[in-house]
Formats: sequence, structure tokens, C-alpha cells
Amino acid sequence: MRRRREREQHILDLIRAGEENVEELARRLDVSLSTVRRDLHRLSSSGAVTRTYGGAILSRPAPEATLSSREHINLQAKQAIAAAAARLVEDGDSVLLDVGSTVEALGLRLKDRRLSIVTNNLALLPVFAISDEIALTVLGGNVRSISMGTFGPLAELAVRRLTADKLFLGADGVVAGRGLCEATQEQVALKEAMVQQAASVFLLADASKLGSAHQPAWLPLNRPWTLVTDSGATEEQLQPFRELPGVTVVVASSELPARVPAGLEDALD
Amino acid sequence: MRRRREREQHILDLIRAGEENVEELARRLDVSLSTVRRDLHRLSSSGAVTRTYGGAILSRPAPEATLSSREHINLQAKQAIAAAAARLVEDGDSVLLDVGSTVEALGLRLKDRRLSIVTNNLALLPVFAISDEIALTVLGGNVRSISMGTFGPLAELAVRRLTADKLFLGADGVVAGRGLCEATQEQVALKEAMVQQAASVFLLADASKLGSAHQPAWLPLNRPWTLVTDSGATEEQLQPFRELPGVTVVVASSELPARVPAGLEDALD
DNA sequence: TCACAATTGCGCACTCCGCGCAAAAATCAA
DNA sequence: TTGATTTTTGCGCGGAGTGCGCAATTGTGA
Repeated sequence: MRRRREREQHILDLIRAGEENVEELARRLDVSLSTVRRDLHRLSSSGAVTRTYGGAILSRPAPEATLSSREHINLQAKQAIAAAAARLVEDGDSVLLDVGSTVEALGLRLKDRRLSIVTNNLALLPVFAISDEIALTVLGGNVRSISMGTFGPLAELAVRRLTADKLFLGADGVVAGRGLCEATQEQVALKEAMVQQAASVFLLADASKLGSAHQPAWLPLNRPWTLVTDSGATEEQLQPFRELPGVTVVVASSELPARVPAGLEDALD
Repeated sequence: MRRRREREQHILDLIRAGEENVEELARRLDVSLSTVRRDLHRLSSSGAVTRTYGGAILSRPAPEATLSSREHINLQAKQAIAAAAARLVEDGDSVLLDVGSTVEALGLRLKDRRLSIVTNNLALLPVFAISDEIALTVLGGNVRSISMGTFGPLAELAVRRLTADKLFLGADGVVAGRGLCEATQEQVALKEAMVQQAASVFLLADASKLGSAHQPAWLPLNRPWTLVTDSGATEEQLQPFRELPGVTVVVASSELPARVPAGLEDALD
């Protein structure tokens, strides 16, 4: 019976067109309340809608969920790195942001600053788009939904038309003397183009990435750059980087997670 | 009694940290169910949360709202146009999508198809990114948060490297013989580049746009194209377009909201 | 300390939800 | 076409969640 499928699609449309209550939906579709409830139950268990008391609304889009699952790995370390990196950015800077959850954490901390931002990180677009203090440019290209970023020839073409004061890179792994590694050559090619266009290069990598060489595509960093990592890194991990000429190492202390500063509570009203 | 304010903040935090039900909230805060319900009622009427059956979730952030407010203008007409336009797309097509709420409505209907999609419409990215049947390319450029799209030299540069079978354009106004108009030259310049790269051009415009010339930047359409509009258009509005050589007029009937074309239901799985 | 206002907890009537069951409709096979 | 099977639908019921009135409690200011 394909009527049910049609009806569920119809229900979705009606909900999209302004939140409707169960009674209204039943009247519009000329079916019983039970049927609407059953359909809504199906739609809500498939994640398309969220039930409310007496109705339903559209669920927020899925990307949130997939993002947040990755976000939660080494959350504290990433936040500490992001906080340290945010302190390296000055108002008025033009900043180039790569993909990766650590860079995303940095992006969230930059959203209220006055900056010129260029990125291929699609997850950050809604964050910056709200601000009118930020001049936002997005690199085009093919969208890889896993990493929520753009890559490929179009992205490289675009980045070569730009320059930036500061580049913040993510990586799957980083090894002193060999550079950083990623899963595909495509990702590396774009990072390489980015590196060429930036005055300063910062690599954000938590302790688990240091010395990790589990990916096949490599980008050597034959220029001065700064490694920003967290206090979970051992001295054995850090030493090789400290010895490299041109490399600066910044260790972010991951003491306390985000606490609202005293005296700010009133501003929340 | 400032305890209530504190408690409401606490409730918000708890909801933020994963959807909680009323019973759970009451237990955590060590207050009665009534109190939690009263607080939730306040929070929901102030728009901070949305009540669900037995609990509450965070309301979606404001940007959605501003989008949907635009979305709701002539909703039925836009949906009818989108439905008609969706029937013009065949599986396997490479499709170029412009910005605009009508084009967004079309995008939502294409999300489960097998297509190659190129767009500067940032609002559609989360829609397509979920699908693995869609090869998605985004045009880069400067982000205009009002229209949630990318524009400027980078976008034009990127689009000139691509071609598409079908282009679906939005517009602020369209006048027979003069073409379409937009608020800025930047928007028009990108549309012009798009038109040059597409084999077929479709302009999606509801009746309120036909004959409307309230914007200063114009793009003449000196090539065959198709106007897709809704049944709200009068014959006086349509006649000038019908008389133009090379222009096809499609009037979408806005009788019933959104019906999936027969034979497509299986593709929705 | 006392009066007043705000807040809280509880009971109650009401609404909404999910489930079981039987009728109706659609699908399939012969 | 006919009949058996599966799916869907509508209805009634018990249970869960909600909002409201009322009384008790707690905080506030004179």
C-alpha cells in the first residue's frame, strides 16, 4: 500500500510548512488521529521529525549529530588547543581555516571576533554566517561529506587566488621531519596550496596525533611553522619537534573546561 | 527570588547536554514536577526550548527562523513550482542550482535522486551532503549571509570550469524582453556565468516576480530558456513571455501540495 | 517582627499517547 | 475473477503527561 508513503511525505511537507498539530494533520489528510500518530511515530523514529505535545516539528538536520560524535573524541584536549590557538589570532587578521574537529573548535571561538576568514570547512559556515563582523569566503570544490569540507581542483584554484596572515591546519597525524599525513592525496594537495598562501602556519594536533603515521598521503613542511598541541603530549613526543629548526611548539594547558566568567550571568537574561 | 532564574539556566544546560525528560529534570534539580513544568512553560514561551511529550529540546537557532520567514512567502506557489521543476530533472543529470527560496524548495525535492549537483546555495549543502547518491560541488567565493550563498570573482572563476545539463535560476524580478533583475551586479555577474555554462536554463519565479522590475541590476537572457511559474500568474503576465521566441512557459498548478510523481516512491527508501 | 508578594507542591480534571483488536483495503496467486 | 494472505486503518481503553486552582511555604521590605 503505497498510500502510506505518500501520506508520510505529505505530512512532512505540512510540517515543513509550519508546525501542525496532530488534529490538524488528521483533518487535512482525512484520516484518523491514530493513523497520524502512527505515521508520526515512524517519522520520528526514523529521525525525520521530533514529536511535541500534540504535534511534531522537523528534527534538526543530521550533520549536527555526525559532527558531534567526532567532536567528542579528546574533547578536552581539542578545546584547550582551540583556546590557545584563538589567543594567537588578532582582530583584523585574515585567517585561513582547514577542516577537522580541532579547527572547528577554534572556529567556534572566533565567531564573535572581527576577522576575514577563508575556509573549506563547511561545518563552520553557519557559525560565521551569522556574524557581520566577519568577512567570510568559502573555498569551492567537491564536497566530501565525511569531513564536511570542500576539496579538489576547484578548491586549489580558489586558494591560489588568496593569501592569509594565519593558516590553521588540522591533520590525521604529524611526524617531526616528515610533515603531516592524511588519508588522501586530494586532501594533502589542498593543504599544500594553503601553506603556500599563508604568512604563518599553525598545525593544531592533539597528543594522539603526534608521531602518528597511519595515513598514506604526506605533506612535508619545509618552512617555519608552529605546532599547537595539548598537555597530554609527553616530552618524548615533543622533543623531536623542538629540535627542528623553524618549528615553534605551543603546549595548551587543558585544565578547566569552559566556565562562564563571574559577573556575566546577568548578560544571559 | 532569584533561585528561579538560576534554575532555568540550569535546566537549559541540562537540556543542552542531551535531551532530558521532565521527571529526570525534577529529580536532578530536586524540585517537583509542577515546578519543572512551569519553568519549561516559561522557557518555551520565550522561545528558548520546545516542549516535547514528557520533556523538552532546544529550539532551533534563529538563522533558520529568518530563512523560514522568507520561505513562507508564497509557500504554496513556491512548492508547486519546485514540484514542476523537479519533474524536469532526470536521474543522472548534472544540475546547477542558484540561490533563492524557490530553488531551495527544488533542492529539497532532489535530495534523494541520483544527480551531480553544483551550487552556490549554502542552505542546501546540509540537505545534499547526507546523500551518497549525489556528487556535490560547491562554488566558492564571498559568503553573503542574507541570501546564504557565495558570490564574487571566486565563484565566477569556479563556475567557468564547469558545465551543467540544467541550470535552475532564481530572481528578484523578471520582465519579458529585459531579462531578470537582482539587487546587485555581483549576483547578476554570477548568474551570467552560470547561464553560459548550462545546456538548458530554467527560471523559477512565482507570479509576484513576473513583470516586477524593482531591482537595478539586470541580466538579459539572449538564449532559449524556460520560465517555470505558478497558476497564480494572470494571462496578462504570461502573454509577453509566450510571445518571446525561444522562451517556454511552464505553469505549475498549485492545487495539492507536494505530490511525489508516480514511480518515484521506491527511490525514497 | 509583621504584612505582603512570589514561589512551590499537591490534587484533580483533562488531553494526548500507545497498544490491542476487529474491520476494511490492498496485494498476490491461481 | 475469486479467494487467501498481508497490510493498513479506525476505535476503545488504560496509562502517562499536562495545566490549573488552592493552600502552604519561603523570601522581601517596612
